Amino acid sequence: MGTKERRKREIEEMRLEIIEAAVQLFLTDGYENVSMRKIAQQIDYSATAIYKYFANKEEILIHLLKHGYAIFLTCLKEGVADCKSRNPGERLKASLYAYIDFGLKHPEYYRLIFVENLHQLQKVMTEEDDRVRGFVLLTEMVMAAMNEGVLKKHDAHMAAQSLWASLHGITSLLITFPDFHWHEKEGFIDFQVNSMIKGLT
Amino acid sequence: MGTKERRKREIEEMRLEIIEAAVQLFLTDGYENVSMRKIAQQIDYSATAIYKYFANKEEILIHLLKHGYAIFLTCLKEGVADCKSRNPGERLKASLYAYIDFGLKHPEYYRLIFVENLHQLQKVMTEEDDRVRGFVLLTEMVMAAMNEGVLKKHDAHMAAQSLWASLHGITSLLITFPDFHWHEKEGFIDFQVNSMIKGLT
DNA sequence: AATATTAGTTAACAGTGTTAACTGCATTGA
DNA sequence: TCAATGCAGTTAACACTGTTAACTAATATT
Repeated sequence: MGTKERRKREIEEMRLEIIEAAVQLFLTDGYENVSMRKIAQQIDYSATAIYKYFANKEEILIHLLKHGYAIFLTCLKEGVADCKSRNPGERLKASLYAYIDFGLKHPEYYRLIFVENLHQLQKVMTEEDDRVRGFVLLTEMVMAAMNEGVLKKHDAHMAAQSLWASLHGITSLLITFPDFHWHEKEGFIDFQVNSMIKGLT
Repeated sequence: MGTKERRKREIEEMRLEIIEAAVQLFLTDGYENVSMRKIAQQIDYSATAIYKYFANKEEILIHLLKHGYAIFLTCLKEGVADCKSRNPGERLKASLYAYIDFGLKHPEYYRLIFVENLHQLQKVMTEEDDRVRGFVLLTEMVMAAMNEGVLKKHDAHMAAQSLWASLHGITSLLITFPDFHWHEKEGFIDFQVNSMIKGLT
């Protein structure tokens, strides 16, 4: 009888309930203030009950990261999709803006994924379809732009890594140091994106 | 009689002893593994004794940051000083390389200063001579390069911020994600620095 | 010499992640 | 149907964390 199947579903439901509570707490209180006891309290269980569903706190973190990374990919793809132009240079530019926008719109997730737990990224992505991973997406756009003559022909992987570095730089600095006397934000971002493209031309 | 003076010196000595122990522990064990009790143990005092000399752990952190930032400035200035050329473009380039080198040579300090506690930077620098602050240094080199016609004339502050962003990007990514399939390091850094300069040309 | 100051101590609080031992209920096998 | 097993969820506890309060003992001031 399907009692085993049902049990499996119940476990999955409980896991979901736990990570939902974790996500909610994380978004309101910030990750460093999310404790096992607080998660448990949120769903009316004892803290140790969680350990029947997750080996430890890190496993919950991984799910948080997955959640954020999914939002990240959506933002990236939407950013490119919203770009009317068929010009691969314009489309590349759109993806660069989309990356920064994700960071500014979801600073907690950006910090969690790209600043505090970058070393976990492999673990977060392993189950994803390769074609959908952020860096692959960027590399493809760079290749297209090179083939079209919009960018000078370099090693596309290195060029994409260079772009990522510059994107990560401006995004993480704007997020983690908002009180610095930055130039007016929009103008600064435009300047950075244009410089990045020009640097590869 | 100088008993007050002596006492003052004793206090300063004790503070020094504490932050020296903190620095040592930090460099061997990493900051997140440095606790008040471990610092105290290192200098044969009880943990609570430290609170007679520092208000809390954050005050010790600030001193750690100051220590690291002094090393950072030294590296930056040495990097420029070692540059034989008088060409402001070359000298700017030397400072960019020096920034990245500092990060790679002192990853723990780079993380502590520029990743985990960037918002404290103001506090770390307030007492320093303005002319010696890292960002001012960079801005001056950018201005010189612009005046010499090596870089196109933009807003020098924004250009310097853009350079900083790109530098921070590659440095922090290399440090916090060493296992990523980066292009061969030296070549990647060269590529990034050249792209950055070209982007401002 | 009596008093006040204070460096350094221990005990304690409130919190953290996590493990061990236990309870009571639900499913299983005879 | 009844005993046996498995296991979800509990409480208690451990070894930590930063930090405060109360105390001791030695020093400095009057």
